[in-house]
Amino acid sequence: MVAHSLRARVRAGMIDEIKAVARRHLATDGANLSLRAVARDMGMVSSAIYRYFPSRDDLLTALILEAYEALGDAVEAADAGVDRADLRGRWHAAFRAARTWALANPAEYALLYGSPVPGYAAPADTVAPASRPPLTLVGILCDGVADGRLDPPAEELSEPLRTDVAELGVLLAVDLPPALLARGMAGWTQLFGLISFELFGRINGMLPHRDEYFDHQTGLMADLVGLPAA
Amino acid sequence: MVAHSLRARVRAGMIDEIKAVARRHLATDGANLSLRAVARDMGMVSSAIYRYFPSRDDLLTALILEAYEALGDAVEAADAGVDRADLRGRWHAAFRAARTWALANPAEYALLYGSPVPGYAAPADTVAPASRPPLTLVGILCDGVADGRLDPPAEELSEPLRTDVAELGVLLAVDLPPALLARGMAGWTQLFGLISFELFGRINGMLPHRDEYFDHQTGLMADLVGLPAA
DNA sequence: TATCGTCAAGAGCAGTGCTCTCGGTTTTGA
DNA sequence: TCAAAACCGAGAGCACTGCTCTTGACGATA
Repeated sequence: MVAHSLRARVRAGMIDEIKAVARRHLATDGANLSLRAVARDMGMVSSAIYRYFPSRDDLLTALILEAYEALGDAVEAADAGVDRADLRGRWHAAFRAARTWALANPAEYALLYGSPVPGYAAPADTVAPASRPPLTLVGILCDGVADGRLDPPAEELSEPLRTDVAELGVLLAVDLPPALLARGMAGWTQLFGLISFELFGRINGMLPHRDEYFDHQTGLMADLVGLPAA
Repeated sequence: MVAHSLRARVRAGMIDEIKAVARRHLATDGANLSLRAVARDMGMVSSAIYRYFPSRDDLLTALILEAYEALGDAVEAADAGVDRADLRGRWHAAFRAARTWALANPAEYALLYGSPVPGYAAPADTVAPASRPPLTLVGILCDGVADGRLDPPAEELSEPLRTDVAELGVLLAVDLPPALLARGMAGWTQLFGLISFELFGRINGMLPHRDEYFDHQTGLMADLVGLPAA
């Protein structure tokens, strides 16, 4: 038993080291991760990597899963760090946490929210961790509706869309008026649109004060979903 | 003259054919475009391609430029096809045109708005064509402010941001209250966030009626920038 | 102790971008 | 008109990639 767990332990250590080295390469060389380069950095031969990851895509998948978890942790922790009644503060904290994580890990963010890798299909395991940030946002809305602090929007969704959004609500296990859920999705879309624009260089050269710009746009979306001022 | 223009003409024809074949490969194989595969499809040897494009990145750049122009054409044409006074109709038309083009050309859209290719730096020629869609949107806002149909938002931007956005306004040669320009940028961000989410599979499995969803979110942003109803 | 699973190494295959050289054609200019 | 210059395609070759297979050694297990 001890012997077996010892071997298993060094194996787990190898896997961790490979992922760490790969993450380092990802940060410098971008998404085209070279297995051979990773192996070189570890003083190994490229074929030895295949003892631990059956293919390059599996290594990428492992990195993607970890990145989703890290982003989810960051967003949820930021939300949890604010007084539950301060809906707007929680909204801003969640937005900021996502951006901060993305700026600190641009290559991994690009892996998650950039163009999908051509031959690569995201496994189903990723959908749960990937939905943690949007779930955090709609959680804020749910809390607001529950204690009457947040008034749902006046408009009603017309028919084909209303049932779609309602079904999405039961899928996410949230109880929100469809019109409000749709506005929440606009906030979610805006969040990652903002980060992608900033990270992918679409606002290069303009807007030197990025933090202020991001916070202001965050506030616009907070208004859109109906969060009360302070 | 005739002789010279004859050779120049077959050269231009070759360049066009290479781009066409490359675009076809882009659609099937994604962003990792293979020069050798393109050459094979043309019955040529890979080195012959280098007579026309000094490197693979230059071929990619040519495709990117054409894609930007095509997208810009589509958006501007859609806007131009609506009665100038119908601000909301123009807004919706521009949004829809961008999405329609992206759905018809997913690989090229990913090239423009996906994660930047690692070793590749977008040349400066791309910034002008890339700004045509957002310029179309702010053009609608300008027209609305000019004829008094659109009331600027009540809020005022606080200081570091206000000058940033104002400078951006002069850069774009538009005369808008900074707060309104910021809201316009939110609409621009939302547009490409929506398209990216849809195209990159982030709303797979939910929302079967994508057109209705897109139109509704477009309307939310029209409200945000203050476009009058119909 | 003997056996079986695990491991790293190496050779090798097919593919990539890119460079260079070699003939042949076309255009140019005196 | 005819030589010089420019252009073009083919081919070989380099360094690199992901991946497969085989070989030999090590360590845990029964």
